[in-house]
Amino acid sequence: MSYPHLEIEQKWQKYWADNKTFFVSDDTSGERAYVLDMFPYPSAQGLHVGHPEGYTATDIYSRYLRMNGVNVLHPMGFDAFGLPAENYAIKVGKNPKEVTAQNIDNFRRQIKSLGFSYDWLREVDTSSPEYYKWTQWLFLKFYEKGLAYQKSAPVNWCPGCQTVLANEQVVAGECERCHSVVEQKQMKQWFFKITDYTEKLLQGLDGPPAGGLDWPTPILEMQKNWIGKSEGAEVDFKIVIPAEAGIQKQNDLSVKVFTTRLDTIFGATYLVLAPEHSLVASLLENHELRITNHEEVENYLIETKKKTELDRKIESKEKTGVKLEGITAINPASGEEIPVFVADYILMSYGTGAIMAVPAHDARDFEFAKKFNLPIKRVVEPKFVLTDGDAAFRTNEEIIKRNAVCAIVFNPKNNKYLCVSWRAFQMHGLVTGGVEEGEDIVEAAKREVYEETGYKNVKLTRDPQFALHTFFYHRVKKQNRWARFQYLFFELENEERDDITETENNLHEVLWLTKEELKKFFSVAEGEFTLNFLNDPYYIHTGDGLLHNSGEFDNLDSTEAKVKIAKKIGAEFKTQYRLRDWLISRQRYWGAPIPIIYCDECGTQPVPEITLPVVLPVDVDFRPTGESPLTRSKTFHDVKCPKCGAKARRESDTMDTFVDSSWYFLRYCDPQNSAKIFDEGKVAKWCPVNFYVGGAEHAVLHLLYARFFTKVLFDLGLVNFSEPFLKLRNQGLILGEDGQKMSKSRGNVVNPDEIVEKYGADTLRLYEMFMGPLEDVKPWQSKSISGVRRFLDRVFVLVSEDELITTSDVKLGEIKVWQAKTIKKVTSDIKNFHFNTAISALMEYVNFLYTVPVGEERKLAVKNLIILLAPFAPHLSAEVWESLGEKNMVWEQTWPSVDEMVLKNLTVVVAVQVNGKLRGTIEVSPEVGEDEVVTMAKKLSVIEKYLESGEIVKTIYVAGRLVNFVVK
RNA sequence: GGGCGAGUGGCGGAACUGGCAUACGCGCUAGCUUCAGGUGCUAGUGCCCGCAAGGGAUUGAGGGUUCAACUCCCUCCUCGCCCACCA
Repeated sequence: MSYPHLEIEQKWQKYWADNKTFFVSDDTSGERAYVLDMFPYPSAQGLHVGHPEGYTATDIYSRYLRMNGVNVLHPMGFDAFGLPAENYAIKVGKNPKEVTAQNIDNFRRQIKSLGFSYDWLREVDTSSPEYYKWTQWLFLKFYEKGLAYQKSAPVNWCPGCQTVLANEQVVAGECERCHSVVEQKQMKQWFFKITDYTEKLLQGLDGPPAGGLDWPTPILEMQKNWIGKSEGAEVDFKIVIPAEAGIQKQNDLSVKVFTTRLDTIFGATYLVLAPEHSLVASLLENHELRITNHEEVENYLIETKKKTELDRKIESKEKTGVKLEGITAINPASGEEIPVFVADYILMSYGTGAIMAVPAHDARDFEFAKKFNLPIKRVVEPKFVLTDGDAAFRTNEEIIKRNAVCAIVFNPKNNKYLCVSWRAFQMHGLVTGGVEEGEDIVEAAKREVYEETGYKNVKLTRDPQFALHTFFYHRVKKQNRWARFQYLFFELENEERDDITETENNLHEVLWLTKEELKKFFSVAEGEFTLNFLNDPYYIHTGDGLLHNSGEFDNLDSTEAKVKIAKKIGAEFKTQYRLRDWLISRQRYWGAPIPIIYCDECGTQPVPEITLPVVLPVDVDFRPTGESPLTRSKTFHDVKCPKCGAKARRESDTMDTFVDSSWYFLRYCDPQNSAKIFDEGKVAKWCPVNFYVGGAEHAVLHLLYARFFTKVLFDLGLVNFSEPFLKLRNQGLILGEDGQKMSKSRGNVVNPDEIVEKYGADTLRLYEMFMGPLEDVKPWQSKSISGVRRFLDRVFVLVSEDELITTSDVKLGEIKVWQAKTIKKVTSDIKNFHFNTAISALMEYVNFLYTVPVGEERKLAVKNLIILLAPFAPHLSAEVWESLGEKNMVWEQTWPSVDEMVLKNLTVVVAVQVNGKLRGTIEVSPEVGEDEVVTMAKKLSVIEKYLESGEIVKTIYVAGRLVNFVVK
């Protein structure tokens, strides 16, 4: 039996449209909720099966809320401006406006065919003048506030197409169209000053426990990383020209560097400037100071300039750079004269565009130093404080400081390392020992090796200049110790060995172990460092620690040292952010024109508000030629200055489409308003958005920009909240049947229209929800769809009772239990967005109802089922509900509540385990106490068997769950 | 390179806060229905031993904590996503 889905679905979609069933009034009283989907970009390809995944989730939720008496704002619209429409229009030789209108019509048709309960009266289209008028209005507000400004910035320039490219259009450094090598070109661009809001944007990102946003943790993390706050200091390094260059020593030249590790400054052995750093250019120009290898430097600058960002990424493994010969810098902490380099691993856009390089404590600097053979000076040494056990450091006792050695003795004959295992304590490590007064450390190490292990001939192979500090209680000497262990590498020359003294022998055992064995052997925390050294002989420590080789700051903790060093050398603490201002200019046609006019007399003038919108002209040749297409429209371009009336020209760039989508959710509250961007009262009623669902690809850009806009609007007094989306959930990607991303070229794209045609909208909705958890990435499985469809058919049959279904068992008594259980499960699952398990609960309910004889009781249970199913499969539910002769519609029903009494008196099945293994079950009513349950459990024949062969050591009882006998 | 997440039957997945692993669905097997089946119904179905009753091993691998681990801790492997020279 297969129900006529096409007929039913069309019937109800028409009903909902004709009766404006889901249109929501602003004036209704009672509880409100705003449930929002990320509006789609109406592409020419039409709806993708990924779209309905999120839409179905919010639709189920919205319908559920309405059945609970909540007024729900659930709108839909189109993010219609953008490059793809423009490119597609160029390809098919039509105007983007025409193409977009077609695409929107197609999208709207497809979305409507799925029966979502949107309030279509509130639809917005960001490319309509009625909408972008207010996008432009917002630009003017930003401009007034100083939040929109112009500056010169590099853009991706394609010399072949003579146009600016978006980052996505640059593939491996080439233009995706004509494959010319993309260049960086400076152009004057408009920016939004999002950096004024960095700290405000950082607020709320700690998640709900910290009173922040209820968003997926990864998204919050990504936003935090994107903003990239790091606290550090700015330090001036003086530049000196050596006296022998025959020129006067200059004292006024200096370079400001930013560092988060001021504690490592004594290890700064060179300075690096970004290629774009102003000092590089001025040094090259200034013939007085002319650096001796200027040609080499100039060549390097030319080379780097050619590189696009992508090249830099690819080449990030191999560092390049060039030394500025003829000048040096002075390390303000150590007073040392250090060389200066130009290298493109330093970005002009971050910090000051210059760094002090500390190769001993930074991986990138280390790599560079190795390549250019620069000195590596270790100045921070790791610190360990033992806190557990007998050897725990005693904070209130006197501290005895000792110099010590740690000998890594390698036997090349068998690739093993010399170790000692202490007999009295659980301590396993390398040969270590104290350095006596006046003793050389190499001698000390050799002496310890001899004393502890008897080996006579070891030779020093390397001194890594590395040490670590351990704070512990010396159990043999009964002293509170601070030991500084210096690491030395030795090799065993031969196995000649004396017997060790009995005292030593009683203390520890001597072992030879492989690197693999060492991993398990080390008992001490420092073992980790030893292993690091064995894996990487040049191991550098990038963490905090105690200072060394740092003059008066030696032995200070990193944190303390930063403060003291800053004070001494006059460094200024500073916070840096990765976040940069938002470049909104696009040298493209299909976007909202920037409402600015340039006058030779009056300069940059905002378009007067009353003349908005600045309409996008239709009669434009929008094909890319090298300048913004709008400059070619005389009627658009040539304009009078709003201030002096003289001949002026319009800004011809358009805005980034992310500007349009940064405020659309506000417009839904008052979409028809032609006098204002929106009525503040209406927005206050509905906003902020309670639930927002969309793809994780918008984690940073859209969601960050929308938050930024909201905060600006808050400051402008237009909204009374500062976060737009209180709760956010991402839908996971739906992959093709082959487990790969759906794409036309792979031929694994599923067209929703075909599924709706063949199985119906309800089946598609239900299948997409049943596939798995909403947020998971999951592959499409055509075969599984039929299972969902079969379920709906079974519901249809159940209601129609056409096919009489009974079994021998009469299960009337169980109906109420099933009903209560199902209501409970489905309700909590919808609340938690666990739609897949809600559907499986409904399936179980239907399977159960099939075993119940036809009659009044069953009829009531079926009605209950239909109500629960209504948010998931609205068409079928509406149809069968009507067929039952009900007066009101199914979506008007009140969501059922759980009869807790029924569940309370249920008997429970208690698992009976022996030694944690399930051996049987007993069924008891909930009020039966522990003693009785245990007695019953013991009487089970399966259990008796086990109890006879042993003695019960312990009995674990978990009420309503299990009994576990621990038997010996 | 850094950050985040995930590994459970032939497949998609379920398991609340540490308490009966594999719900629900697909697929598969058998039977019935049907002129017929790429329909419907009924029963069975993770693996190994066993006719069965029953027993054993099992949630990527190895170890640990616990009466009890898919769940917590450590080490490793694999896959996915995001960021990527951010000083």
